[in-house]
Amino acid sequence: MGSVTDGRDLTARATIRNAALRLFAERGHDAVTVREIASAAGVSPALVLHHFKSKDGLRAAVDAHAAESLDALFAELGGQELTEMLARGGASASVAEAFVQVFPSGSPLPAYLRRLLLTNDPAGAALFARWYATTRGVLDAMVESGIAAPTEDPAVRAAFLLVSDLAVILLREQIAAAIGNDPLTPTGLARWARDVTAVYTGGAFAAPGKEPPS
Amino acid sequence: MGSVTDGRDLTARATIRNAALRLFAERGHDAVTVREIASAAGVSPALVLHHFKSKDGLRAAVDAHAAESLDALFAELGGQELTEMLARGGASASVAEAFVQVFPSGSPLPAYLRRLLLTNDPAGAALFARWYATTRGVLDAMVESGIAAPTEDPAVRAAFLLVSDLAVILLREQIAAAIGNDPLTPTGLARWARDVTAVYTGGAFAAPGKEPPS
DNA sequence: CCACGTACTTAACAAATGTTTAGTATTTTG
DNA sequence: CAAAATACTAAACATTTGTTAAGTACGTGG
Repeated sequence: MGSVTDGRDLTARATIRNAALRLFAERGHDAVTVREIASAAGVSPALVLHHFKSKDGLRAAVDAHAAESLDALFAELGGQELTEMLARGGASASVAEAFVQVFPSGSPLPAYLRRLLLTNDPAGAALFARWYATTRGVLDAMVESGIAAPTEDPAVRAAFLLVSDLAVILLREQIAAAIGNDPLTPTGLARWARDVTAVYTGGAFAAPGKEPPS
Repeated sequence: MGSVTDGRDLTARATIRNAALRLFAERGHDAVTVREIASAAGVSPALVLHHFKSKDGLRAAVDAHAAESLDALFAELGGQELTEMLARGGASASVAEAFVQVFPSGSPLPAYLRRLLLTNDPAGAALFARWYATTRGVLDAMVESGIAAPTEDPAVRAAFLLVSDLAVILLREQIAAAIGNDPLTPTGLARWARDVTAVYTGGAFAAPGKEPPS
C-alpha cells in the first residue's frame, strides 16, 4: 500500500490523482487498472469513480493537472529567467534544464510528458502547440537581440530546437544507457548541454566544400 | 525487404502479423484486442493464438519483425549510401530521410518505432543501442575524413545527433501541426532538412561574447 | 437534535478479454 | 491411398475490467 501522499496531508481526491499520475506515467493508461490506482492511493476502487466520474474522467483530470504543472515549468523558460540565463553565457535554456532544476529526481512528470506527446490525445497536442508558440517568440527575440542567428525558415528552426530538446526527455533511458549518464540529472545534463551547446554555437559538420568547425 | 503490403499471397501468419503491426502502431499494444487483430486479418481469433502462442508471443513476433525491417533500413545509412550522400553535399544522412525514401507513406513503421522506443521494452532498447553504435562509428569516420568536426565528447555528440533525428519521427504529428508540413513526406522533409543542415553546419546561436553566424 | 449531503466501503454485475477445448477441413508425407 | 500433421473455426471458459447499487460513517446547516 504505497501511500503516494507526497508528504502533505492531501485531500483524497488529490492523492488518487497523484497515484494515477505516477502509475499512468510508468505503465501507460491502459495497463493500469482502477483497482491498482485505488490500492496505491489507499482507498477503495469505488471512491476513484466517485471523485472522477469514470476512468476516462480520471485520465482527463490527470492530463489537465500534468499539463498545468508542465506549463508552469515551461513558463519560467519564457520569462525573465531565460534572458538572464542567456546573458550568462548558456547558449539556450532547455526544457530538460528546467526539469532538473524544478522537479525532484523521482518525479513522474518526465515519463508522463512522454505519454502526453506520444499518444495523440488533444492534451498533448495542445501542450506542444503552446510550447512551440513560446519557443518561436523567444527565438524571435533572441534573433532580434543578436543572440541567435537569423534563418530563412524560423518555423522549422523553432520546431527543431524544441523537439531536439524534448528528445532528451522522450529518450531519457536510451540516452542514459548510451552515454552512461542520465541526462535528467545535474551531472548528466551538464555533460549533455556542454556538447549540444558546441553544436548550436559552432555546428557539427562541414558545409559543402568547406572545413568543419574546429 | 520489409514488405508491409498486405498482399494476398502472404501466409496467414504473415497477414496476422502485419495486421497486428498496424493496429499496435496505431493504438498501442494494450488497446488492441486479439479479436480485432483477427478481424483485420480476416481469420478467427483462435488462429491468432494458434500461430503465435499468446498475445504476448504475437507482440514479440511483431517486435522482432519490425526491428528487422527497421534495422535493414538503418543499415543502408551505415553503408555506401551514406558516404555517397555526404559527398553530394547533404550534411548528413538521417533516419527520417531513409523512412521517406524506403517506406510507403502509409507505413505503420514510424508509429511502431515510436512505440518501440517509448515503451521500455527490450526490443526498443536493443534497437536504439544498435543504432547508436552505428551512429558513433559513422561519426568517427566522418571526423576522420574531415566531414564532421571533432568533439571532446563523441559519445554525447553521437547521441545528440541520433536523438535529434529520431525526434522527427517521434514527434511527427506535432511538427506537422507546427510547421504545416508532415516531415515524413518528401516536401516536408526537404524543408526540414534545409534548416537543420544550416544549424549543423553553422550553428544557431552566438558563442558567449561573439556574433551569431549569419 | 434532525435532516442532509458528502466521503467512503463492500459487494456485486455486465461486458470484454485472453485463452482453451473440441472438432473440421486441408495439406503433407510415407 | 492412408495416415499423420497442420491450418483453421466455433463455442465455451475463467478472469479481469470498468462500473454501479446499496448502505454506512460523518460532518454541517437549520
